[in-house]
Amino acid sequence: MAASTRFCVAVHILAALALQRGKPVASEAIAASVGTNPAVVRRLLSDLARAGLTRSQLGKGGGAMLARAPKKISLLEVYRAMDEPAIVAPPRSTADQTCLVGRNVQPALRRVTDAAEAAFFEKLAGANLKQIVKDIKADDMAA
Amino acid sequence: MAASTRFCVAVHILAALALQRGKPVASEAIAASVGTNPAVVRRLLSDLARAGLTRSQLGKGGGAMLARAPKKISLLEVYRAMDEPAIVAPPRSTADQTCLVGRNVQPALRRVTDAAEAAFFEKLAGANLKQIVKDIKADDMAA
DNA sequence: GCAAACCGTAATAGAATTAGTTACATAAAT
DNA sequence: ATTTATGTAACTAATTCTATTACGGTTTGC
Repeated sequence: MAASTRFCVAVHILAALALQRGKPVASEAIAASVGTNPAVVRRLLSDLARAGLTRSQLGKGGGAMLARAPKKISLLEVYRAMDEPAIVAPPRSTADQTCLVGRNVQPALRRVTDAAEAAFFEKLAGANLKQIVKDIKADDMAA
Repeated sequence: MAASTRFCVAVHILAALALQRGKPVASEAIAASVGTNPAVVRRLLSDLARAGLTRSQLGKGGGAMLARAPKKISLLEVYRAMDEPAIVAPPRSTADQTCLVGRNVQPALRRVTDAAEAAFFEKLAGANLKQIVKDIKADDMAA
């Protein structure tokens, strides 16, 4: 199964907000930068707001903005806000419980995959939105 | 996106083979343990064989067996054999290249996600099939 | 040699997930 | 009031997995 692209789009959105330094940005403007539909952006913003990472101002002149300084927003928080399913998913079919392997493989395997996922999350926890914004600027200068 | 369940099924298959210690196991027997169709198992075995982890004996009395000792089969090899897509997938839509963020977010983000995926893989590399089999037996005793 | 058991692979169908679109009620600003 | 935006629901389209069916090819054992 493929990984969700929602996380990448969410980071794109947040980076765009960070560059506006608190000025409300309309979902339509963000959607133009991402290359998608405004409603898709609003749906993601809804998730981000629920996670406390952004807030929106309704009405004319409104839009989304960061709820905190970019430095205080870790990429793990963004990932979590997306409610992604586990990286390694157990089979949908149910294994034969009368079989030694069928009864016990998945729990045994999960110990390993849980540790692997934890390592993945730790790396995301170590990165924050400010770094991304900094890299965006630096890369653009270099190009 | 969600993660593929193929990896978990592959480990199930390999664990079942390991417990038979070299005796060929028919895809139908494995399928019964996993709770799926024999053709699904054969397809996965085909991938595992291509990766050099198993081999199959054709004809009557044939079946699949491990190509190496369980201790020499790391879970990372199994994962790689499945040809899973990247854990973090970039958006399908193309970002606006005239926008500072649109031009540069994804490469900047990828540096972080590549490091996170590498950490994930390292953990899988540190586990092998023998440990899984051992845990299967131990868990069953404990239950 | 022939039948039986089994693999390998292709083709197709069915399920489930995800992204995209449209629509509209609500809220703030001027 | 009117305009501009959000938030959310409902629906459609696209994609991706998994499951199933089918069949040609291989080995074993009589």
